[in-house]
Amino acid sequence: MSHPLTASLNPQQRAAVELPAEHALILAGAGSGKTRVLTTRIAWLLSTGQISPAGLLAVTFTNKAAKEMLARITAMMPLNPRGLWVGTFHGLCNRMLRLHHRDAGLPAGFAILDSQDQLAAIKRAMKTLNADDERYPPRSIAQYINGNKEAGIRAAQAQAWDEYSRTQRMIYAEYESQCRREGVVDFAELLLACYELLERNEPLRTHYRSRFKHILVDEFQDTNQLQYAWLKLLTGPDSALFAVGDDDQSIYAFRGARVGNMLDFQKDYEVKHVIRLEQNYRSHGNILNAANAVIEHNRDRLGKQLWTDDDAGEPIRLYEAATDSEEAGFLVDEISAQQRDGIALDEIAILYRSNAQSRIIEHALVAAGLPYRVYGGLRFYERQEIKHALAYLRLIANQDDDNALLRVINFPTRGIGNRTIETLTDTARISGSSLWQAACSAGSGRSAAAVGRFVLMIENMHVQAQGMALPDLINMVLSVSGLYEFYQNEKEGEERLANLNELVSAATRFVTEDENNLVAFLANASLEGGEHAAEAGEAAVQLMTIHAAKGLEFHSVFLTGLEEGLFPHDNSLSDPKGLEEERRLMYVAMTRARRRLFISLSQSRMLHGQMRYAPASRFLNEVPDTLLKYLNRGYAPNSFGSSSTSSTSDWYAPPTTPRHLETPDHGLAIGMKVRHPKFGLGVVLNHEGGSNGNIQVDFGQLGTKWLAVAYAKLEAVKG
DNA sequence: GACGCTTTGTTTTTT
DNA sequence: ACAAAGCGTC
Repeated sequence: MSHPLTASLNPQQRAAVELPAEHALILAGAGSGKTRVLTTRIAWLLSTGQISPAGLLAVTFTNKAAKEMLARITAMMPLNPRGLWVGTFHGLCNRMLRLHHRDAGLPAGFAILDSQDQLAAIKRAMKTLNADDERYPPRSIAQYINGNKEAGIRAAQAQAWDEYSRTQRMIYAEYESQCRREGVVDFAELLLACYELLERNEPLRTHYRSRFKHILVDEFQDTNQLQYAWLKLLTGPDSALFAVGDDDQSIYAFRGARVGNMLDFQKDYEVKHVIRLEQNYRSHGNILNAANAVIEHNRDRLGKQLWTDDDAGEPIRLYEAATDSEEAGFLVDEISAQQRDGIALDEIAILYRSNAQSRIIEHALVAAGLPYRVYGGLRFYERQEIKHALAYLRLIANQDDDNALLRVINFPTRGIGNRTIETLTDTARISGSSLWQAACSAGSGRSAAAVGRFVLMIENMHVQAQGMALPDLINMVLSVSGLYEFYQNEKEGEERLANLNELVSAATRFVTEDENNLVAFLANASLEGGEHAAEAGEAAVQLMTIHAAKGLEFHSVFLTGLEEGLFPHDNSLSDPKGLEEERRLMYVAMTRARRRLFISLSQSRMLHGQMRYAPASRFLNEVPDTLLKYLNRGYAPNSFGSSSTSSTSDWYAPPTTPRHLETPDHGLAIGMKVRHPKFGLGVVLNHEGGSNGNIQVDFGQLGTKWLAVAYAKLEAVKG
C-alpha cells in the first residue's frame, strides 16, 4: 500500500522518498525528478510523523532553489516556513552565527562582504602591509584566502615554503585581523566561522546534532570541502544524511566544488542506500541519446544512463555559419519561425559558453524586434548606486565598517580627498582603531572640517534612524547623504534613480515579509544579490550562459558557439579535468531541451576586438551523426564529424534567407575566381555585408582567409 | 580634488 | 570591442 504523497512516483523515486532514517545517496540524472523526490521526502517524513519541522535541515546551493523547495513543501502541507531550517549553506550559517554571535566571537550586527567588498578589503590590507600588488594581484590573493578558508585553514596554519607564499600568508593574516577589527565576514568566512563555532563549542554541537534528525542536501556534487565538513559536523549519531546529486552535472569545480564528496560520503558513512534515478521525464529520445553519447566520453563518472519512455522526437539540428553575425541571423530567423508556430518566447532559450557572446545576439534580436531577457551580468545589489546607498546604511548599523566608510566618505564629493583619507588611515593604523574613530578625533584645518561635517551627518542619520521604518530610513539616508541630488543632476542618472527607488520598494517588501531590521536587511542584500528585482513582464526569449541554465528547462534550446577554443574553452584544456568539466557543461546544456535542440557554430568570430577562426568543437564529433540534421553544409568540407548523409525529408525547411547566395553589390559572387595583390589567385567561398563587409577566399596552399572587401583590393578573374 | 586620457584584462559564478 | 581602473594634469 503506498502513501498518497508517493502514489504518482515511479518505483525508484518512491523508494528514495520512503527510505528509512539512514544515510542515503540519490544519483539523480537530469530531468529525473530530483527536486520532486527531495521535497516529497520531506513532506513524507513530516506527514508520517517521523520528524517534527524543527528536526529537519534542508540545504541547497542557491536562493532560488531554496525558495522553490520551501514553496513546494508548503504547498504539500501547511507549515510556517520561517521556523524551518531550509536554506542555502550561507543563509543557514548566517542564521546560526547571528543566533550565537557571542560564542562565535562576532558583533551582533556583523556585516557580510560580497566578492567586490572582499576584493576592496584585501587591497586595503595589502596597502597596510605595503605589499606589491603587481607581484601579488589582489584577485589571486582572494583566491588564495578563499581556497584556504574552504580547506578550513586559517592564516596561522597556512603552510609557506618560500618568500612568495610567506607573503601570501602574511596578507591573509592581515586581512583576517582587519575583518575582525571591523566586524565583517566574507562568504567563505560565514561557513568557516560556523564550522569552527560548532567544532569548538561542544554543548552547541551536541544540541544541533541531536536536534536535526534528517539532513537533506540538494546538488551535492556542487558542495566544497568545507560545506561537506560542516554537514559532517552537524550529522549526529542518530541523524540521517540524505544527499541528492548528479556527478554528470558538476560544473563548478573551478570554484571549489568537489564531486569527490559523493564518493567520500559513500565511504565515510558506509552508505547502504544508493538509488539511481535514471528515467528522464523531460526530453525526447534523440536529445537524451545525444547527451548520453557525449557524456560517455568522460572517464571520471559514477555511471548512470538516462532513458525515456518518450518517442525519439525531432533530430538535433545543426547550423554552421560563416560569421558570428550570420549565426545570430540564423537564431533570429529560426526563433521567428517558432514564434509563428505558436511556441511561447519564454519557452525558447539561447545558451552560450561565455557572456561575451550575448552582445551580437542581442543586436540581432533588437533589430528583429524580438523581446528577450538576459540573465546574469550585473545584479541589483551590485550596482554602484545601490552599493553606495547600502554603504551609508552599513555605517548606520556599524560605524567601524571601514569598507563602507571609504566607499561613501567622499561620495557624493564633499571635499575629502585622497590626502585626507591617507591621514585618517595613518591615524587609525597607529592607534589600532577604525577609520570612523580616527575621523571622530580629526584635528583642525580645512579638510578636518569636512571630515567633521561627514561624522556629524552620519551621527545624525544614526539618531534619526532609531525606531524608523526601514523604507523611511532608506529614503532619509538617500536625501541626507545627497545621493538623490547627485543622481538627479547626473546626465544619465535616471536609471540609477529608478534603482534607488527600487531599493526602497525592496525594503518595503522585506519589512512585510520578514522584519523591520536593518542588519537583517543588509545581510539579505549581501546574500541574495537581488535576483527578485529582475522584472517579470512580457514573454521574452531567454538568454543566459550554460552555467546559469542549470536546473532550468525549455521547449526549444539554441546552443551556440560550438567551436574549439570557445566550447571547450581554451583555458580549460591545460588540465585534463578541465575538459571533462567542459563536457559535463555540454551535457547540461543539451539536457535543458524538452523538444527541440539546435546547435550552431561559426567559422569566424569577433573576440577581444580581433577576428578569430576556429574549427568546430570536438563535442560535435561525439554526437552520433544519425541524431543530427544538418541545416546547411559546412562551408569548409569535413570541418567536423564524418560527412553526413542528412535526411532528405522535407518536414523541416531552413528559414534562413539565402543571403550568401545572392550576388552582392561588389560583384564578387561565391565560386568566382579572384586575384589578391599579395595572396594571388583564389576562389570566393562566402561573403557577408556587401561592399563594407567581409569576403572569404580560398587561396589554395595559402589557406582560406576572411578579408575586408573594402581594403582587400580583390580583382575578379575570368575563367 | 576633479577630470580626461591611457592602460589593462577580459570562462564559467553563487554565496 | 569594450569597460573599468589607474595615472597624470589642471
